[in-house]
Amino acid sequence: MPPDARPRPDELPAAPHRVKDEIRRDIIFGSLLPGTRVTEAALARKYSVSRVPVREALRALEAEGFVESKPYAGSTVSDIPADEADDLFLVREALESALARRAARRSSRQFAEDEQGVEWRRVRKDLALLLDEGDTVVAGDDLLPLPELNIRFHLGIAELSGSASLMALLRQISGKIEWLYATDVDNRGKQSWSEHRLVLAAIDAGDAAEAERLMARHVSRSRTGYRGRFAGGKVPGDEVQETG
Amino acid sequence: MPPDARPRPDELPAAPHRVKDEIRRDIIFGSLLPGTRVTEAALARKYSVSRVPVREALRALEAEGFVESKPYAGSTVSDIPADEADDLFLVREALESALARRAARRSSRQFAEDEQGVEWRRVRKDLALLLDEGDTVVAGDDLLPLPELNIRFHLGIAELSGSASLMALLRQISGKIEWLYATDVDNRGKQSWSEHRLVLAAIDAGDAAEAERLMARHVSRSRTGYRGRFAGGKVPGDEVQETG
DNA sequence: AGGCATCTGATTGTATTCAATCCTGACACA
DNA sequence: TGTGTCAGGATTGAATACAATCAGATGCCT
Repeated sequence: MPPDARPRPDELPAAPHRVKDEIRRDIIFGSLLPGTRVTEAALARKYSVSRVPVREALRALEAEGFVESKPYAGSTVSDIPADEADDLFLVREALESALARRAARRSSRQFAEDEQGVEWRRVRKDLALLLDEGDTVVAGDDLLPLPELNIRFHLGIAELSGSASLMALLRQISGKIEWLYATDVDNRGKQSWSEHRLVLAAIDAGDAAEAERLMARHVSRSRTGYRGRFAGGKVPGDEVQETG
Repeated sequence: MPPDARPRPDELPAAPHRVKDEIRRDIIFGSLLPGTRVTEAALARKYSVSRVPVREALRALEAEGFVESKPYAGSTVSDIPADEADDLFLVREALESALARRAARRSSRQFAEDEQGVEWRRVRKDLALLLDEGDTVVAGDDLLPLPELNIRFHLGIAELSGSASLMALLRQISGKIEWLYATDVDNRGKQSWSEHRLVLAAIDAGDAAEAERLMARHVSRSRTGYRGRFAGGKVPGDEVQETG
């Protein structure tokens, strides 16, 4: 399995990984604006490590497309791919449809006792908890944690699919999508979240075609919702300059 | 300012990038088999650098999905995503269709003299050379360099599209696709290569819809070709979605 | 003999250190 | 005043050194 998908309490041993996630989070949630030049020394101080793990994190983020680096010129935060939003959603639709279909098909075969089976059930259980957690959030007033839960749900489905390569792609795309959303609250959140249960039900039922259809619709609605909200070039990337 | 920026001999300054490309090449072309445990010291010796650039390269390759790492446990080469091949092609089809469409749309707007224009023309010229080079290869007996040229063509189209995020996705996917192909020679090569000119012509004409359609057909044919060649029966999801 | 603790070798994680390069600003000169 | 040149500091690139951790072998105890 790819890097720890679980909130394992590996406090100490996973320094460069932790730094990478922290930096990415800072980029997505606006603490580091596009175009910002990030120096290794500053990041090292910020996260209380030396420059070596910072450099490794920056290389990984470069591969993920969040920063750009040139030799001896340092790294800068990439631009928010606002004008690529629609196409990102289209790719995501194809990708997540395939993932849902695979997850359903995998679910229909019973993994009774082999090792993959216990892994599958563990992820499946986490997803159930995640859905409940999301319901609680949706019922409340503060929708802030919803985007994070949303990503975790979709990554969970990807994990159920058992496809490492496709899951790596989703991780990359969903990061970008969340980046696009980060300047705004997902006001389709409530309805969007309820659709998750439908998808998961189809997967549990082993109905591959239905799972694929529901997931495609779910993502497609997100896309049209995004277009409606940020219509006509008024995309979040345009107005990030307000604070210095 | 003088129009010619001297093509810098970036031999020396780009060490970790070079190592990364080398390792990936070794993985794709079988010198490093899936499951192989790769130690940093050995790679450092092999490429005549210290462990630091090797570690950075491994982190980037981990983000790209070619190796898997666990803290203190080292890195191993990932499995070839053979059973995910069909879905990878489907995602690639959505992705490259969007890229071709964007490239055509961008071509139709004239980039007369601004800076992006010269970049665009440079890439466009490289693509012309690339097509000729591929024709020469196709005319000969040794088709070995064709897969590499193929990837470079598709990445060139992505560059024309001007979409950094989508291009990063393509880089990741095309690596996997090439990995799948690496065990065999692409026997559809000749016909496949000729289709490239059609796509590029549509882009030059600024016909977005046609470029998208041709690219989709091109990738789709690759997909069916792959399925036919590699005993499609083993693919867990065999629903033929007949198009056109 | 079999199981378990421990020890040793190898490997990874990180910090420190030095060399190479770029960027900024000042300065001299036309 | 404008321009070209050149220091100096700042920053990245890379190597070495050392600490932390794991895996396998060894020997002891039951």
